[in-house]
Amino acid sequence: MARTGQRHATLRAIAQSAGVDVSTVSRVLNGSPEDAQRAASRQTAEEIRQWAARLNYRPNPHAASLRTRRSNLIGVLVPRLSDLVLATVYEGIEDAAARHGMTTFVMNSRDQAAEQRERTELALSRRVDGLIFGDAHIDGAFLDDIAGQQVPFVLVNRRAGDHPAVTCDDYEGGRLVAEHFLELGHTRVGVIAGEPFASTGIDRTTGFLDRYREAGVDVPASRVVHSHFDAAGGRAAADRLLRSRARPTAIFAVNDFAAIGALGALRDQGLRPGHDVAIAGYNDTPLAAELPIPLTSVRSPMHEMGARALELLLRVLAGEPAASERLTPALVVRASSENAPAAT
Amino acid sequence: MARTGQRHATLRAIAQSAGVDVSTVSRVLNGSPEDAQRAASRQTAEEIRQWAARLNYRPNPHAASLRTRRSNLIGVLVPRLSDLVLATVYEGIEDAAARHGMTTFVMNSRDQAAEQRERTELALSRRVDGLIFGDAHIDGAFLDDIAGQQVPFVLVNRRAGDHPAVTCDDYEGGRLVAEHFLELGHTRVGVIAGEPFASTGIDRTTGFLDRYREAGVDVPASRVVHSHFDAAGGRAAADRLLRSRARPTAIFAVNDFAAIGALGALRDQGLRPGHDVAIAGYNDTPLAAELPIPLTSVRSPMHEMGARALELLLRVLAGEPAASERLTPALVVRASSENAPAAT
DNA sequence: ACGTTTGAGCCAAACGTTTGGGTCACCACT
DNA sequence: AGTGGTGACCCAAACGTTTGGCTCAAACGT
Repeated sequence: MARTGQRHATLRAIAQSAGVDVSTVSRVLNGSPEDAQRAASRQTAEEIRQWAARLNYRPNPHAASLRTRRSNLIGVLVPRLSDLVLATVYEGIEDAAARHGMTTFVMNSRDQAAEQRERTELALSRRVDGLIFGDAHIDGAFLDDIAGQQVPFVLVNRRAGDHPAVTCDDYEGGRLVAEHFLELGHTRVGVIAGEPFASTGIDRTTGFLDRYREAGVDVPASRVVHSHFDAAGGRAAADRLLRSRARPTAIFAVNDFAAIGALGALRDQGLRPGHDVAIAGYNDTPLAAELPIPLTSVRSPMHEMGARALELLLRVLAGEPAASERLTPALVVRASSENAPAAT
Repeated sequence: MARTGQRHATLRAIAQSAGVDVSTVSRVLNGSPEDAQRAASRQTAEEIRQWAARLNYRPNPHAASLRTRRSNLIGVLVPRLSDLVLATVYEGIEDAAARHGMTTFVMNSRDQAAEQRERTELALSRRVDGLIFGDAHIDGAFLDDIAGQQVPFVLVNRRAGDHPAVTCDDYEGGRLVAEHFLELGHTRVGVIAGEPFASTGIDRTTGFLDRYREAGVDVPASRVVHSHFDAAGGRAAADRLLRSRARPTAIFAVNDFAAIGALGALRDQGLRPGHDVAIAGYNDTPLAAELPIPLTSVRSPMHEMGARALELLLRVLAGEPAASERLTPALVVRASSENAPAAT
């Protein structure tokens, strides 16, 4: 607090005040506990610490990074930060990072290969220690490339190839929704499947379809439509589903915002969500519970996913074995699917 | 791209290859154009640049920061990144920062004084050049403190005291909604006013109330209720408004998410938004247009606000005069307010 | 009594830039 | 022929840390 307004105190300043060498101060203040112990007596150490406090010493991270070749900086790439899902994941990353004394910075890639490359390059030139990608494309060509360059990174939210990743068990999440719809007796169902390059949409869809297949119902490809992960995309996709001859009695949107768009589309056609057509989303956004018609959704631990991803990256950086993690989703049933009639 | 996989190329490496001094290389590669010109002949400069490209040189920002005492780092504080409004503002900041070769990093303060202090302290210890606060509290005690310490900063989205700020003209935005409601004939109106410490909520509310007062209508204090800036908060506030004896025929929520919560509350009471009660929100979130009942809202230029804030900060850092900016809002009328009956 | 250990520090060389001076040859004037 | 300018460089000192090696006295073991 009592920043003198002028410059920052340096190790040298402290060393001079305490009458010891700067290396001693360094070890006491910034070194490992045992480093500190062998560098100075209990007494001198205490004295040094007092001077540090008095002068409000803050280590200069640039100097340290220069010397150690470690920046304690982590770059994070997401499709868009204004997507609540990724924003929440990032909050998890950032919280965990702060706990570990790391700094992170985020950039939007808009899910476009060119921007991914460019932003990654930028992060690298900022000398990040590692990267977290929240925007992995399933083909993973780009990631293979980076991996080849020995840049440490992990994936979050979406998986790709077998790069280390922390995801929600999206396949299982999809199954949960199918299970729910099956219990309600729906057999004519549709899927708003999200972007074709995102493992989240793919896995949720696959899980859903697999479960239906196991129940003896083959969902025709025409009832699986791709979309953007937002309300406008969901609305457009729902429009297509609802326009088909035999319209589905239940729709699984692999994303809450898409589901909200679908709710709008339903209403446009005079259909009552949860009554004429069941709707389920994914992620259990805070909004889901508060909507005029509360939305059935699959809760995914977004914040935790972020935190775990950061910790996974830390392990990668430490050279420890780092295995992918898949967190467990949970179905939350609400009005948007509850009162729908048993399907014909 | 062709990172050799090993270390990074340094100025020294280039200097050696090109057979010149590192200072010359520095001036050519990282110096100002005129610096470069007087440092080397057209020819040598070209040669240096070629070597730089060949060795894939990337300046080490830590070394540069250490030397220049400028980090090109900007710290950004927001209440929560998972609030779409702030996320979008931050996108604007980040875009502008990238354009100017700056790096930014965000932190959540959860709108709490203790966290603001702590995060700011953290940013300072990261040696940021300046700060952008998106979480200013109207009282501004904390900010005065920081200003006293000569830390360069600007505010965004919310104003406080007369610290330089880039905001939306919230007062005007509030008036726009009042105007709209007045035209529709509403005289019994309510306000979901947001957090009492946020200038956004305050100014929007004041503008609204002032315009009503000018029209001869005094909105009683009981019809102005505070709330959090999210759906749950909006729902709670709307519940209170709707429970009153003479319930309002129109409600202005100073935030879209609060408005969505209000829509839910309406529905719970069997009221039709836009029919029995008009609702308007603020920010014109992408979601607003896609809701089952599209939401009337005031569009505020969130992205631009962020970008301008960053540029304002740049001016502050350059020691240039930096005046606050107030961007213009625009009303977007949709179904949530359109079909409401002229009030009694 | 003499070699060995240990505790408590000090020394100095990095890390990769930036930047305020040089230096030195060459040309242009007068 | 001497002076001044200029173009094209080079030198070296910083910026604040970290870290592998020293040193040197006191304590210890036998």
